[in-house]
Amino acid sequence: MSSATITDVAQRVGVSVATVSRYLSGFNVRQRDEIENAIHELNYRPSAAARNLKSGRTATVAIVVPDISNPFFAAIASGAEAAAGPDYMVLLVNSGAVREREEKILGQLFGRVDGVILSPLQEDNEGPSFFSKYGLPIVFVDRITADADKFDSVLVDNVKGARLATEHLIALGHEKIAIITGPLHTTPGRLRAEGYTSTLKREKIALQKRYLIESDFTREGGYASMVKLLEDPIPPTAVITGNNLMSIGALEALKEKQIRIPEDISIIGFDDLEFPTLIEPGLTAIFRPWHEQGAEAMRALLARIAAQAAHTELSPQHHMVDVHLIERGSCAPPKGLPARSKG
Amino acid sequence: MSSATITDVAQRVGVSVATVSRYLSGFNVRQRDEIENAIHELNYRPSAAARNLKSGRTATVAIVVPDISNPFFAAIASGAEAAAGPDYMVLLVNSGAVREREEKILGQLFGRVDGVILSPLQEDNEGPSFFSKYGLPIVFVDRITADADKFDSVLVDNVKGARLATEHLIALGHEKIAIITGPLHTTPGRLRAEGYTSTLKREKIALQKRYLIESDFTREGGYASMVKLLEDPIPPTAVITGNNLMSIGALEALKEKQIRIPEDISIIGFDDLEFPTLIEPGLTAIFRPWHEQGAEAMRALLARIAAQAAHTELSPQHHMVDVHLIERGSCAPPKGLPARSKG
DNA sequence: TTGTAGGCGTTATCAT
DNA sequence: ATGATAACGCCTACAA
Repeated sequence: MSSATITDVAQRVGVSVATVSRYLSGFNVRQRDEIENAIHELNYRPSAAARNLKSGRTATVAIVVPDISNPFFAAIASGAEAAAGPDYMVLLVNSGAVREREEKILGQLFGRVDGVILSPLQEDNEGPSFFSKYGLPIVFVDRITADADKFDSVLVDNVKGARLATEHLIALGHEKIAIITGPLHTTPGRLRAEGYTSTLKREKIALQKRYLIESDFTREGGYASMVKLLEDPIPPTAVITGNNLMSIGALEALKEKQIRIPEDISIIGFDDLEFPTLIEPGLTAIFRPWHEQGAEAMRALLARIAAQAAHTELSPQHHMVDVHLIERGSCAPPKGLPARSKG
Repeated sequence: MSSATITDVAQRVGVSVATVSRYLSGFNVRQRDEIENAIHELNYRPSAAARNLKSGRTATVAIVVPDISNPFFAAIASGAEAAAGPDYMVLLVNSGAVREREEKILGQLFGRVDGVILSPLQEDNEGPSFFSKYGLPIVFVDRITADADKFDSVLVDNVKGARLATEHLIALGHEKIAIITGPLHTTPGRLRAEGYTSTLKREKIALQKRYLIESDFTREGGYASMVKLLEDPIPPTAVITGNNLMSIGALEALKEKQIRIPEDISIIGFDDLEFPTLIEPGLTAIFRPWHEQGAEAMRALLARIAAQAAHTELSPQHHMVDVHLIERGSCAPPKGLPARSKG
């Protein structure tokens, strides 16, 4: 039987439910042993739903991400979990990068969690303040919405990362530099593109629109984008890939076309790969601490929850993790790709 | 304000809570527009906790896995989610491969979910039937406990997979075959080792105990185990790695020691890598459909939940997904590794 | 169609 | 230290 209640336990022992409840809360009770036995024999488990309802607290937080299969988000979750400590259960929920699912999930989470860490799908939500509807503490991680200033956030320095990558390639002598970035309505997609374009501008290199490819953060998108770049009449001599999955897709495309790295083309990834030493040559990449970014988000969320519980005003906190460039073997001075024959 | 209740809405409109409740359930109500407005203005969200408590149903299922950073479990989750359909919210919870956390999580989940898909940490739980305590529907995926026959399960044919790998190496002429397997108290760790030993026995190859290494399914474990094998006075000419992460660790060790694959050593992985084409040579591997295995688990769970709701007896269902060998470039006939000088 | 009221399982506030 | 009892927010007969 699954449904023994606190009442059943109380009756079996011959005490009131209050006493059992006290025992459960760690108070000292005379018949503690009998109660313990009864709980064991009846397989009694406190109903979390009832507890939530009564106490208002859930001892649970959720992390809502667009793609759980992306190792980046898995690492974010992992870091957040490590920072949550034993008092909180951490739930991971996948929105599948579907806008309406994300909204539905947030609604369903309401009342079952004390707070949410969220990587929202888009920056421009309908209405000025979509997320304000949810009265629960929210911390944005990696991505923000239009009303981001009203919420805590833990971002990465996207502009700097893209700048470092672009500068590195320029320093090597590249001018035909392309970027495969994520959707421009997402924070990392937009800001990484911005870091790229602003650096080109500062270095007096004309921006070629066809070198700025808006893709979708997926491996397939990275593959297709790289193929497209290679089919250009004047293909780039260097490419920046806008996230880990697109780096992999792009590398797969290059391998398939038997284009040598870095002899034929240089490539640099935003976000390091998980197993960087296994591929040859190693991918030069913009590194940031995934795990730590998740941990920071959790700390921010717990602070926010504590503030709310104490009815304390706490202005939105905006954190940013730093990036740096890791040089491996995927970049070299340009030699130019042989002009491609059509088809 | 976060805490508008159904009562607030009812009062504002001037109807009873029952009417609002009916509106929420989709019934036709006279003042539907007014109610809708009030809900919007008050930012009212139904409390999931209260609903759960009342109805007993949660429209939620959880997947509890030992390591969310392992792409295999991410894929299981992804597949399960795809099979869950829009009516269920799917929660992912990470036990972090810590026994007591797993138990705590299961306890906390009780009353907040309609069922659980679980990859338990160990086969031998204390007491004959540890999980029977939890009255909620459980489906085991990839791993089982001692009382597995009482529960639904979706496993992979571990023995066959290990046999295929071992046979493949034997057919190439290898006799000094090692295996790096997972903990023997886990299902895949134990059964993959069994498939290996039984095949050796059938093929009349003496089992060398030092060639059977019990590791821990982690990248670090795979690395250390491979290092250990290489330090053996008579190192194996072929190695089977017991999961994806250990394959990566083992490959990293080989790369670091500059041992050539397959010239110096053959290697074959249980479970394919995610990006098999990027590493050179490609890893010959035992393939199984991760995503489909997760989907199958979800279907089993939903069936179990439905049966419970209908008070129908449903004997435990045991499913098994098939495996096959994918040949790439990491295996060749043995030439023997040069005898290693100590240190 | 609508309102009233009881109860889901707990916790917390009273007395005792 | 213990017991009765009133919420928590919602749903659902039962009546009207």
